[in-house]
Amino acid sequence: MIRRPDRNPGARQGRTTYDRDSLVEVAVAVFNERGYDGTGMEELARRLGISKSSIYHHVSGKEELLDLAVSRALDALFAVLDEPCGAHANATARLEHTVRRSVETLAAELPYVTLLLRVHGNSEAEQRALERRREFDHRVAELVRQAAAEGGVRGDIEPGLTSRLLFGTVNSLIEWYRPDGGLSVAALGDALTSMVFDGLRVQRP
Amino acid sequence: MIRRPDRNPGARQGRTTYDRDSLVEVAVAVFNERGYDGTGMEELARRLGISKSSIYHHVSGKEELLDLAVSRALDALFAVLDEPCGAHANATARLEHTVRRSVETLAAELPYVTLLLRVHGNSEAEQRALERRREFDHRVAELVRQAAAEGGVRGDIEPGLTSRLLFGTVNSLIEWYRPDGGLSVAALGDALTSMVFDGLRVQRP
DNA sequence: TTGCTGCCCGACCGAACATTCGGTTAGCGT
DNA sequence: ACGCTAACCGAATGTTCGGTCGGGCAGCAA
Repeated sequence: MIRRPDRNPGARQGRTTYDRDSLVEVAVAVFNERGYDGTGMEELARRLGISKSSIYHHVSGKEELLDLAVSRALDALFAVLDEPCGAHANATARLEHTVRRSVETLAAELPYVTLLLRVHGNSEAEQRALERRREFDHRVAELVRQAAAEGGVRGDIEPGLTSRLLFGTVNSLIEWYRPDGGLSVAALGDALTSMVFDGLRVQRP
Repeated sequence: MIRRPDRNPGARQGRTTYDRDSLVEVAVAVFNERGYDGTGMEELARRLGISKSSIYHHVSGKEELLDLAVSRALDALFAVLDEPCGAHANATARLEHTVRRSVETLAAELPYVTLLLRVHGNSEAEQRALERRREFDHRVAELVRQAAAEGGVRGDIEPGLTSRLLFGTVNSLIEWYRPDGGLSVAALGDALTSMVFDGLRVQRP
């Protein structure tokens, strides 16, 4: 429940107000707890500490809340793909970089990415989100294909299958990872990257 | 739209009826498309080809449909844990067996497991399902702990983390795998097991 | 003081929700 | 031919949904 402080410099129990971002932040938390469809505007208002109608002062409706949230997640994920990572890096290094940075982004934007990955496509906003997700997947699959072609990752598993398993593992983090727990993002990235690239079996000397 | 054939052995175009199982089968398909909370009983009735009120002849309500579905998934998953797999098998072999059989079960009961993994806990039935899921996770984590202790899998990744990454990968299959596609369950199990145990990097000789 | 703007509220609306009810139909055993 | 029952239906139940409306109140500029 993040709010801006009361504008009134006089002390006493301040009145608090929301801006769009802080409102979306709370909304996303509730959506992730009860599901988007399972959350009513009344429940949302209760958790925000304001009335239902006040929500409509900040956003046009429930669907815009969803749109703002998933767009934020998608923007962050696509930014990873567009990151430069060394001028003469091969595809395999770029893939490893993408996996690690995706884990970091997922952790940094955890509630927003969580909501994104649970979208069903019941409304226009949701279908647009699904479209962008597919675009992201295609670009990752292309990267895996290149890495396999240059011999950096195994070729006996079909590249399309590899990328699905790979990002299935990354995306599954939303089901349990909490940044405020004992596990740092760096350690998580190390463990995941190490498992998918080197395997769980005891390493040969 | 699966129905039982007309009970009348006579030729004429039979009347068709649902039993609980075939009704749940259709319901689960719709729930997975639109989400449980996003699906109305009217939409459900339309897809079943019967009226809304007729649904209540077979089940007590929407929640029982969910309960029947997720219970089926959970029963199948727990059955894997209870499978005997060789009298003198070590924990590592048992873990690999569990992973592979879980993939097979997930594929065999795909719609039911999909619904299970998307449960939020908004109702009593859902909370019971979440409880049983946690129990399943605990038993898998214990297996990983044993495998690490006997030196079968790497000890430099914490066993609790390993089991989460491992079954995160398995569970993420529901997001894209379709048994009627080109990829057989056996090939999928091979690829997944190979990735998580041996890694994606090109194998050393 | 007045008027303006940003933020908020209670009361309310039509639509959609899950569920119920009284009654109808189809097909089996007799 | 008859009666029984599983399976079904249309219409209506009360409830909850997302969203609207007119107005209240605080802070600020004039």
